[in-house]
Amino acid sequence: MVEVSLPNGTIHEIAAGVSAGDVIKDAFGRGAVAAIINGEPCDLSTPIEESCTLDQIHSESDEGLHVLRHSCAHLLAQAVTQLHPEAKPTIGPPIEHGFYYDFEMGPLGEEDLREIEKKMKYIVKQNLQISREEHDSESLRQMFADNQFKIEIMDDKLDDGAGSSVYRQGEFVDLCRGPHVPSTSYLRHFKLTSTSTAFWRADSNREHLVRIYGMCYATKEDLQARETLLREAALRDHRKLGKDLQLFHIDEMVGQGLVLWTPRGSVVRQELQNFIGEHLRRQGYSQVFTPHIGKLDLYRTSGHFPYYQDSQYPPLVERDLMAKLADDGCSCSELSNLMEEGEIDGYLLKPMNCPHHIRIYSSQPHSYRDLPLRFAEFGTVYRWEQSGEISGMTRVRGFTQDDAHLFVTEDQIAEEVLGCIELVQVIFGVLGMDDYRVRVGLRGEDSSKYVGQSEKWDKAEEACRSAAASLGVPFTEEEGEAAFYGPKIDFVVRDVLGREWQLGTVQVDYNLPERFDLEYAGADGEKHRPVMIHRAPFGSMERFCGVLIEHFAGKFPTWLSPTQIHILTISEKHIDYANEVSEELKVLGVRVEVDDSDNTIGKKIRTHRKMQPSYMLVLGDEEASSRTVSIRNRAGDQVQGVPLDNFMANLLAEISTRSSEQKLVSKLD
RNA sequence: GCCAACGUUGCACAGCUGGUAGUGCUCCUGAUUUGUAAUCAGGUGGUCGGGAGUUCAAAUCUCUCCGUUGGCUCCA
Repeated sequence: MVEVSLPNGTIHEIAAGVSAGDVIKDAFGRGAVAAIINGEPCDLSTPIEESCTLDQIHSESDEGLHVLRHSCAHLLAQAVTQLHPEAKPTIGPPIEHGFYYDFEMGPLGEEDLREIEKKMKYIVKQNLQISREEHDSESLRQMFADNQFKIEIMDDKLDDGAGSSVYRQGEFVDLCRGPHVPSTSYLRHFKLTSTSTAFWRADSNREHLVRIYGMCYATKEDLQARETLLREAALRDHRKLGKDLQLFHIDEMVGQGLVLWTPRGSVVRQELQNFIGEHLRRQGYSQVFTPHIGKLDLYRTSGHFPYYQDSQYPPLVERDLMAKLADDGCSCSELSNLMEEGEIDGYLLKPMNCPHHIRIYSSQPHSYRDLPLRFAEFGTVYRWEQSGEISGMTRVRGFTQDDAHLFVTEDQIAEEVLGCIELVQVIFGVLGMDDYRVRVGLRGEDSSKYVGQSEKWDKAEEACRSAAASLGVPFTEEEGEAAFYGPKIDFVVRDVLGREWQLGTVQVDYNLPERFDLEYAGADGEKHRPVMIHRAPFGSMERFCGVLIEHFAGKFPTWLSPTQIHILTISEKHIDYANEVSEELKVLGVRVEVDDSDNTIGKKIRTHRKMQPSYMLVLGDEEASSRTVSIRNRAGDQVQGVPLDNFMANLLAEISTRSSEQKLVSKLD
């Protein structure tokens, strides 16, 4: 007999050799997918030979889902190799919500995916045992002799001559550490979602593989919930809503990743800019304006040109100079070299605003009494994003940062960074974006990616760390996430699908002041070097608006609504009154639209709902005769007979407080 | 940039294995003057992403370029 102690302190006495699964079923009931013996995850089928501690991994726990999804990946690989014997499985890990598996094989279409899924379901019905086997190095290499990927994994992961485990289900065998569920019948709630390509070892120079993605859950309900969420997310996709609500347009003829803000979208952007403008005035910023291009040499000095050459639009070179170089037989690559070496100059579309702001700083002598100086500009910058990366408003080639650069003394860093962070928090608070995390980006291993001396980096990183710590919210420190000139504090927002978007950012920079030889006169009469803080609370107007559209599902708070009020007349008798109400609202700065068409009121409501105004006013005989309005909100709630003056006062209050709630229609009425 | 799929009127879609395009909504014109999610009837609108090729004939097949989507890689 051996003793098995459970987490709750009880001890089971069992005969040696009984499987962990049997003990777990006795102790915990059903629902386990794997066991933990002496702290080590293992299969339920593992026989218990000596006294130990034992715990279960339940299918609905994080670890359990991990096991389930991993086993599902194997199931996928088995189905694929049955249908496509030539396919070579490579790796297939569990991921959030599901799993993927990469194969070396020919391309797959939609029908292939459905066929594979069918095969998977068939294998589940067969209820194949999934069993673990230990093999030595030699037999492993024989087993996977025709799969160079598995061999490579062994070469990489296993010590010389060491063996490993494989998992077998039916004819399918995969090199794997496990643990796995006991049989294929445990895998019920999955769905293949998409195929794509991936590179072996994430290296674009190596084999191109076909990746199949699937999702997998412990219960039918969880799987359905995920499917519902995905459907709803598709409905609030900013690319779809941007079109439906006429917020922005991206035009083939203009160029990939170049956002055209339409009148309705521009309202949203302008309101956001006004909003932040109020806080900039409060915090003592100065507005500046700078052009969209600058000399190459400016960006050689800053480091942007050498460090990010591949992701910039190519430089502009003067026509005469180009002609002369062409006459001299200069090739493109020679031209590029000459530019890099600084032999010839050109202009660059600005990839960042800081160099321009720095030169404004340098245009005058400064004393410590001037600092901090805070230059703010909604500056549009251009970056040559890879074509496959460009998407809607969230990943673009031209975007406007709500940028500012603060020139401060070392003593002022902490306070000024906090001011910047406060700004981000005010914005997120007003917009109700509370699902975000704070990331402190530090420099990584590869020193060639960063400029400046390491002491300066140490100081800047410490400043960021202590500022983040003083926030009182959890934050993570991540190496390799710094800008090339300094560390940063990023605000990363999670959307409904759990995708993360970097929006607000605050960066402490000792390096650009050095590169541009910035100085100020100190109280001691000596020259000192200021420190720069870069910050953009929205990040980019394009990305922020894209995320905001999805955040609100197109139903903007009244202060942001492209059209706040749509007035619908009952019949043509009421057009005069409608126009009168419209004029009064316009005088107050309310964005209002009148529908005086001869459609029925039902039809008008249906049509206007699509544009998501904050409120619709329905005006007929009753309203016209009593100077009242009938208000209908987005939810379809309505209240009639509200005196016009009352309505206007309440509407203005809702707008000026930037309320996210629609309060003008109360059920109490 | 890489791989795959896709690209038909402002929007959403039909058009099977090749025979010069259809529907709904929008829009316009009539009729209707309407009380909270579609009144009726008529009409406009497309050289089927661009270019080239195969064919008697191409939206439909091939090539190429552009763009979109999903991933991969990247993001100051």
